[in-house]
Amino acid sequence: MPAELPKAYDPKAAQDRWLAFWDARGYFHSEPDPAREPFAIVIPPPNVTGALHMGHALNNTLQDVLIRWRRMQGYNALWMPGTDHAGIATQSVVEKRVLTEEKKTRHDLGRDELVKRIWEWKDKYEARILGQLKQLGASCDWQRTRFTLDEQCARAVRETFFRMFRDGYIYRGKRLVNWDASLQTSVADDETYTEDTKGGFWTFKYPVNGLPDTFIRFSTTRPETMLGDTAVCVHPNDERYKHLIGKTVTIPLNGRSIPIIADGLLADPELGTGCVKVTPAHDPNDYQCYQRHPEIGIINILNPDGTINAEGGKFAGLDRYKAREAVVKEMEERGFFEGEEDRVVPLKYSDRSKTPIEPYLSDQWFVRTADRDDGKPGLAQMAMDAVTSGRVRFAPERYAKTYLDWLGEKRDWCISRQLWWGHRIPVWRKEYELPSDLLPSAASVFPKQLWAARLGQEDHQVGADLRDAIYDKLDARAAIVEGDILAIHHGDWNLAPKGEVTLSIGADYTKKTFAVAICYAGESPEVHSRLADLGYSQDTDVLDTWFSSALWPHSTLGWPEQTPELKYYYPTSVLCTSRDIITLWVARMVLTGLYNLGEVPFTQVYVHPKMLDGFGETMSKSKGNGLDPLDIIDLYGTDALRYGMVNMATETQDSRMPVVNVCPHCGEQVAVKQEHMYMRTKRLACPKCKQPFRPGGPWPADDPELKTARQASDRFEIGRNFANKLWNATRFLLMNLDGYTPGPVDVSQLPTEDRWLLSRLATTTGNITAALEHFKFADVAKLTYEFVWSEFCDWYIEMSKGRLKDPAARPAAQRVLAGVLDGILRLVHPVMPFVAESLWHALAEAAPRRGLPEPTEPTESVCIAPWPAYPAAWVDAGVEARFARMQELVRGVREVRNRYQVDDKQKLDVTVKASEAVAADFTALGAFIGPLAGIANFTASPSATKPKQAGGVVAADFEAYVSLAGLIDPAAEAKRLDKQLADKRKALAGVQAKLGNEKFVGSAPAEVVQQQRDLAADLENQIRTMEANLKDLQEV
RNA sequence: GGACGCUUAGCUCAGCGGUAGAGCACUCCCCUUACACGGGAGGUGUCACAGGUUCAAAUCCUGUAGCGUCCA
Repeated sequence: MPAELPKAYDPKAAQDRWLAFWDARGYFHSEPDPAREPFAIVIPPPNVTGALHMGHALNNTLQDVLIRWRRMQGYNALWMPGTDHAGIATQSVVEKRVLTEEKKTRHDLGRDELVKRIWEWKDKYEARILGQLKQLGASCDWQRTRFTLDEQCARAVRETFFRMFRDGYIYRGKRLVNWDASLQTSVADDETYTEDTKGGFWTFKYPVNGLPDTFIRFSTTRPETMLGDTAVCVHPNDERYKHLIGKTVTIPLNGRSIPIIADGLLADPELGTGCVKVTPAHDPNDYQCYQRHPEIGIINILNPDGTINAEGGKFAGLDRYKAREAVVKEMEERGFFEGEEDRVVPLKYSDRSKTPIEPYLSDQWFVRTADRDDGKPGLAQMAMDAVTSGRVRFAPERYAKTYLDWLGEKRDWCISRQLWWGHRIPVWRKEYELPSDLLPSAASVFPKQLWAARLGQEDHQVGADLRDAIYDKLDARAAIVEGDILAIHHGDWNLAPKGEVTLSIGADYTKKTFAVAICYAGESPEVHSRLADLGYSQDTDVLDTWFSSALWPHSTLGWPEQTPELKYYYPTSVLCTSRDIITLWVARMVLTGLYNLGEVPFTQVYVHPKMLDGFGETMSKSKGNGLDPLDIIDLYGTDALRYGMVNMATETQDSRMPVVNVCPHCGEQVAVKQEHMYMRTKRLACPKCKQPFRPGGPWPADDPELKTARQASDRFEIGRNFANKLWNATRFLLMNLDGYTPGPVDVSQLPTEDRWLLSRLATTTGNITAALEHFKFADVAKLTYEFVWSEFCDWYIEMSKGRLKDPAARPAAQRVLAGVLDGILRLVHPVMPFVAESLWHALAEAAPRRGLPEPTEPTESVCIAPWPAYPAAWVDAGVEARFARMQELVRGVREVRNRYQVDDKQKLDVTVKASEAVAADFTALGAFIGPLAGIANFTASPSATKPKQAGGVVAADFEAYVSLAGLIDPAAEAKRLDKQLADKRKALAGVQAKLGNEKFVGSAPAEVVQQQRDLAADLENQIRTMEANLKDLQEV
């Protein structure tokens, strides 16, 4: 006899035990095996600096459910884990630490030292987040863990950059960025915030050239940008200015003449004077206007530190705010100032330095995604075709639209970041002067500012053509310089392995220079030093983190090497993610997968909902409304967390999660109010024990004075309760397995209750499998819960209690119980692996051979047990209908008992009046009906009559009378019957109205009409019976 | 400003053409030898609003309002 299970499930003990067990057995490791079908998922790599949050818990639980399920189905399942280096987030965390701890900036440390510090940080926090994923039960192949900045990924990044550079997909260009003048770096949009700020609103006028006393008036919040104006703009239909379009004005500050242009998108005739100044280099809208009107030119007036540069003439060197005052003063002195008012303006700030952002024109690297005219495919179009052709499918389907709409804009992808932490751009550049007399001919050589040729491999001719063009067109000095470069091609560049060097030449006619850029995909230090000797220096920028994440599905499998893993697992099966990164990440993975391998990275994208707080807002660190999954694991257990996540993963809605604080002193749950968020509330008093505590939240550190509450949410109680229910159902079975013998089960020989249960098991198993196939996770949770709790526990186990006492019926009951529980544990395992594994082992000890229809030897772990599938023939609608009728009777009798508050211990006599067949069925089930409903004497026959003083149960095909001599209150019963009668009559009237409607009878499907007729007959019958019962009562 | 989604019981959510459902909370009765993280019973809804299609609309269409998210 195996040891009895404890009374309640202990999640912590199970987690510790099975994590170690699984790890030791290596179930989650996968090796390529052409004999088996692969099923692969790559993890969306979590950020190394972060801690696990609810979004991770959801995302990874769902992936684990899929992986565990497919593994059980016999697929060779690989879940590839890893983490992301998260460029700016990580660098900025480390920079902040260095600043607070050592009072040093990154410039004080230097690039190498800072990067070294970040690696140290990464090593520490990578371990933490991977550990948390393990806590979640994630069945990743941990041996294969990758990092987006590790050597394997770096190689893939350099190779991809090289190929795109070679093929002309990568170019260098200008872009307005959010410039943080204090940190002297650009920051991404999501690292800025907008705040209403007190500022000024100045109005000035520019004189129109050639028309004395004619001026154009405009207003601005940033007067210093006048130094960089290259046009003034009006609306093309604005009658006030129509006659001025095409003329020029003079900027009084520097005497520059700029055109008056018409642009309907920039100028709004209803706003202010209807005329705006255009400063393309320092305003996003103006920059767009410039792109529509490139002839106006673009002038950058700022230095990286926020001071005015040489373009500002006499204002050069002034800080931008000092320059603003000086500019206003001069305009006023010259008489072009028209007025100023105070105004509150929305101003963008850098989240990192809290200083105002300057829109700043800078050189950036881009991936061109648009269609090309040279016959090479456009990257965006390629990625779109993969989805429209169905090679990549979205679930839910509507997200394909998000993907296609975004890619359809075919915007170029800015891939450079002014950071030190990341993949450094593998390009070395040198700039040369372009002799002015050669400008016209140079323009014919470099018609599009971009020339690319691969050297050292198959494209010798292109390189030679280029060399010849340069020798022919440029003067001797330049040619010699070029000779150096072209020596790469001439063969004395032995250091560069074949296929690792490519070069481009770009000319900037305005600056009269040209630059040679060499891309080197290798990492030989000798090549690096040779480049340095020649005066070439590597680009200081790093690549956008998404550039390396985009390669994740193939870089983790070893690309560009043709590894066995790449051949076997690629394309992967499913990509699980949240909808906000469909554009940032999913689209780019498809794009690079197609470009690098000519094959999509995955065939299915599953987009899951987002977790919201109790007020319907996205959970985020900055709001402080997040919930720590580790708190949930601690309070409810990992199985409960996972069940909750799966249960919430519905197809349409995001899921709200009201959060409470758990008082650290007494455990009382204290609701979180919206005003507690953003870490505004630092102290709360427990309403129960009156002691103070700090609400839970993303606090940077512990408070030694005040205990911090942990957080909870009742949405995880259902999972905790469910795990415990399962535990106790197994516990019950183990207490009743004495004398168990394995044996085959012949369904046709089984009694009704067994056939009912097996019918339900077969149906449920099929439904769960189908739900998993369609990513309907919430359905998986609900179907499992319903079957286990309501059918297996509430009915079957209750009914088995009598049978287990009957020596004749006991063996079959034991086999069915053990066999069904075996199936349940398999079904539950993907969602709640810890409790499933615990019970699998417990059951294996008590019933080493079990299963349906034939007993089998259980696997040593439920992780590797085959996924169940039962014969379709087990599904028996007739048995289910008969069982439902019995349930109706039992519930009816219980209801009567409760209504009259009859003590549970008092057994009642029940008589059922029904047709011969129904009565016989009830009689056969009488042994169960008695205990379930607390009945002493039970009879069923067509001729049964209602005793005096009886409670009635009226159903469609039977009536039951519960003898209540001395217990009944006729008046109360009559009142109740009156109400029920009214309901039934109302329902009948509705049905009769339908049936009386010719159009309904004529147009509705025959079966629907028949159904309504049956319903009417039932209702009439029930009403007759109730009327009789009512009359009966009144006679008493 | 565009796109997508949501609005159903006090709360969190299913249902998506044929008499309104679950869990929690609530009320009543039970510590019945699997489980009080439990058992039994019960009440609870102009299915956001306004039109339309249909024999029939929570469910389909149009519009309105509020909320959320993404992209500008």
